[in-house]
Amino acid sequence: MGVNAKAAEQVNWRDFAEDSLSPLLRSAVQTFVTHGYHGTSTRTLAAAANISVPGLYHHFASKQAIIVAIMDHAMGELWRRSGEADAEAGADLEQQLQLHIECLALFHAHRKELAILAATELRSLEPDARDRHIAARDRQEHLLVEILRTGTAQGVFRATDPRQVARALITMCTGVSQWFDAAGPLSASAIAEDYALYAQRIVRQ
Amino acid sequence: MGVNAKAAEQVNWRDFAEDSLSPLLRSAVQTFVTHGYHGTSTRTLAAAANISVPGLYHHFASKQAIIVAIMDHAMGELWRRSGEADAEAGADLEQQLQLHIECLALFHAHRKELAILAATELRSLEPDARDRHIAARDRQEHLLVEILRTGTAQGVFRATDPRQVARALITMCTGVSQWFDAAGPLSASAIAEDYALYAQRIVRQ
Amino acid sequence: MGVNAKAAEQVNWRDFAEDSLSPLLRSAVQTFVTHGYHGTSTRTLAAAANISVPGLYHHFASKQAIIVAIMDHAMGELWRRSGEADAEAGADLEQQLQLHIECLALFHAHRKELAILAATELRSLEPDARDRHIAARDRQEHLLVEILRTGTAQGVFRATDPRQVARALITMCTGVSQWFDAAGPLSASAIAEDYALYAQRIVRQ
Amino acid sequence: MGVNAKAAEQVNWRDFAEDSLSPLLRSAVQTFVTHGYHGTSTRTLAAAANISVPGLYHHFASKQAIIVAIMDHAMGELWRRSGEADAEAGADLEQQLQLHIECLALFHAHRKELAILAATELRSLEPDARDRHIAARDRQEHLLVEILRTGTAQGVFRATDPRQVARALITMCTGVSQWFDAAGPLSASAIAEDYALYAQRIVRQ
DNA sequence: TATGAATGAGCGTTCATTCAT
DNA sequence: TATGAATGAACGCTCATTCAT
Repeated sequence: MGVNAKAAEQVNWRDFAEDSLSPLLRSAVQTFVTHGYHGTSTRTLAAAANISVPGLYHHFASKQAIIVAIMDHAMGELWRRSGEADAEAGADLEQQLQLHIECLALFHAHRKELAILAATELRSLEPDARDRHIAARDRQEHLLVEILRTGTAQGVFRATDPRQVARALITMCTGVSQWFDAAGPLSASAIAEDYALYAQRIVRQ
Repeated sequence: MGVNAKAAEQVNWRDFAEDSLSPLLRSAVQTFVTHGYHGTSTRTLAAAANISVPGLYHHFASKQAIIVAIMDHAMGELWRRSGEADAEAGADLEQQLQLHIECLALFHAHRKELAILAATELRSLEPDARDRHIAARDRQEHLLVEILRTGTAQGVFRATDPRQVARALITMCTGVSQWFDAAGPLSASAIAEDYALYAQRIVRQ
Repeated sequence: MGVNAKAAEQVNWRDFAEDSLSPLLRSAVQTFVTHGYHGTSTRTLAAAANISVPGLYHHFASKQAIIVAIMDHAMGELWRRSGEADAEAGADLEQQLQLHIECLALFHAHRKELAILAATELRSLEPDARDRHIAARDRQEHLLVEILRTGTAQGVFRATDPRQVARALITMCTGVSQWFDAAGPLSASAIAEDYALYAQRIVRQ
Repeated sequence: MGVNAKAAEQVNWRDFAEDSLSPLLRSAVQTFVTHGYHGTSTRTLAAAANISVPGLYHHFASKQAIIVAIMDHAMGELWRRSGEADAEAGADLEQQLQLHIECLALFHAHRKELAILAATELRSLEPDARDRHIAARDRQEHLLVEILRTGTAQGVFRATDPRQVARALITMCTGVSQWFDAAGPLSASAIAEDYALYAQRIVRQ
């Protein structure tokens, strides 16, 4: 089971209580999702957070620092959760795939705004942060690639090109954030189970 | 068989010669993909097109009109191609699914920039154009939903929730535009065949 | 002989020990000289003084009050010193000129930063303080004008237009603060003697 | 005699018709003199020039570029004029000193605003431009130093430390810009002659 | 006493757009 | 047709200043 530095964050990867973002960042997420980074002014951010513009700058050095904080939070949370899912799965590769896909789908349903930003605003990051996030994204992708590669090597899966299959599965999961509606008929966990099933169908021998 | 308004555009849905965008729009696509609509200034657009800023306004009424022209072009091309693919498939539902998925994957590989814009800049459209494009996107989605629904009704497929499955397949395909590399080892047509296979595995009885 | 309010400040006009400015004002002088009044923010002032911005406002009512305190200090010190120099000179007009010029030159060498501010930041003072300092500057100028006028009346000097000659001599002396280098080869007192000599050459019959 | 590239500028160093600054720069000079570089906003500059703020940026890349253009103009004009004065003086060192001082005094009377900016806003220049102007100022100073050095070597003058004497004379002349009043009783040329006389008295054997 | 947190106003600059030429 | 010159509005950010703690 995953153990975090902060006990407060030591939650199971399936639990999605209110996230730990500060109110300011939470409102910034909504605004950035709606209008995009470049389409959002610091005045808009300040108004959304119910503070003044200089108040914004009291907490963050720049508009860029705000999006970076959000992206860091998003990538960090997904990394932590998928790590815990993989730990729970143990050595069983089918279980690993099952839980990893579930984890991805759950995250993109429950944290749809964060996920949308992580996907669309990479280009709005300045070079350093962008490089860092591309590396984090690749690291994240690598988790699934390794499951598929190992499973195929062991004859459990049939992924001739594990990287390609991983990308198909990952983008299928990230797509959830584009259409998931918390008020809709499909629960996040139902979606997650279905998606894990799709994945099994695609790769199981 | 597909019949287009302009004979010049009457090409098979698998053929992706240079697209028919004007040089101005072509350079605008690159710029918008790189920096986003709000991150791109008219000066940047003009410079990328090697014309002056007022020159831009000679061809388009506004910056908004440029992105709208691009989005219209993108949706129009996908609609036309998928119509031709469906026509080619005839009444065979497995074939319809096969060609539809191939068509989506091919388009998102060969027209990755257009597809990225269509996916990320919906929010940058002004209400009228946005509504129009959401409708077009839904119409496009409906094509696949109907294939799945009919196929399931006929016992060919096992899509309990055709809409959900359609979304999974569609976002898997749109994801191609995020990572496809024309210079990479995977050809667009190979990807398209693989993706069609994944789709069959997911829904075939 | 000059008598000051504070016995501690009752020093000879030739002695330039560390000036009596508070550390806060001393650091403010450096900052204002380097960037100018309007080019210096209260944050910069606070940082230079190693205190917080509200700490600044504990000692001074406003940024303006800081520059005013500095300017008052500068004009006050020059006025006091030149008064003492004139007192030391006694009735001898050649001696009065000699010591007055020496005093001006010494001050602009030893207090170059204060002198620079007094010269350049008059325009940054708000009307009241500005008027007061213009009056002080005129009063200061008048001291030399009177020496020259009296000397010329008595046939010791040849200053047809005492005011013009005074200005030439004064700006020559204030110029010292622009290039004097305490670490350079010329001592302040050597410069002062030379400048007194130049003055004598210009006006002595 | 000095020959300039542009015939329009080929004027005698004693002639001070309206200077060749554009209206925009001319109004900027006034504003900068009154409030200083950092005390002047681009809105103030635009209002003074009767144009809009973006209009300002149509002609100059930045506020800094405006002050640089002014400073370049000032140093260039003084350099040209003093070069022509030196040329007119020929080989006679007394005449060289006479005309050089007259030139300095005339410039600082007729171009008092330009001269004030050149003296007070060096610190407002960004490093490159500042370095360039310090070099230009030193080059300008060197002209007088050389006259004094040569004259002293030839026994015409008695400047033991030519650099120090040059600085005394130069700051005396630059001081003119601080108090000269075109509407006052003293004409620029009268002042120039007086100042040349003072210089002769200081250095003539 | 000292300061973290806050703000209305303003900063230098750029935006999308227009129009006379 | 194409563009140099222009502008009202808005941009990201900082200003001098205040105040609860």
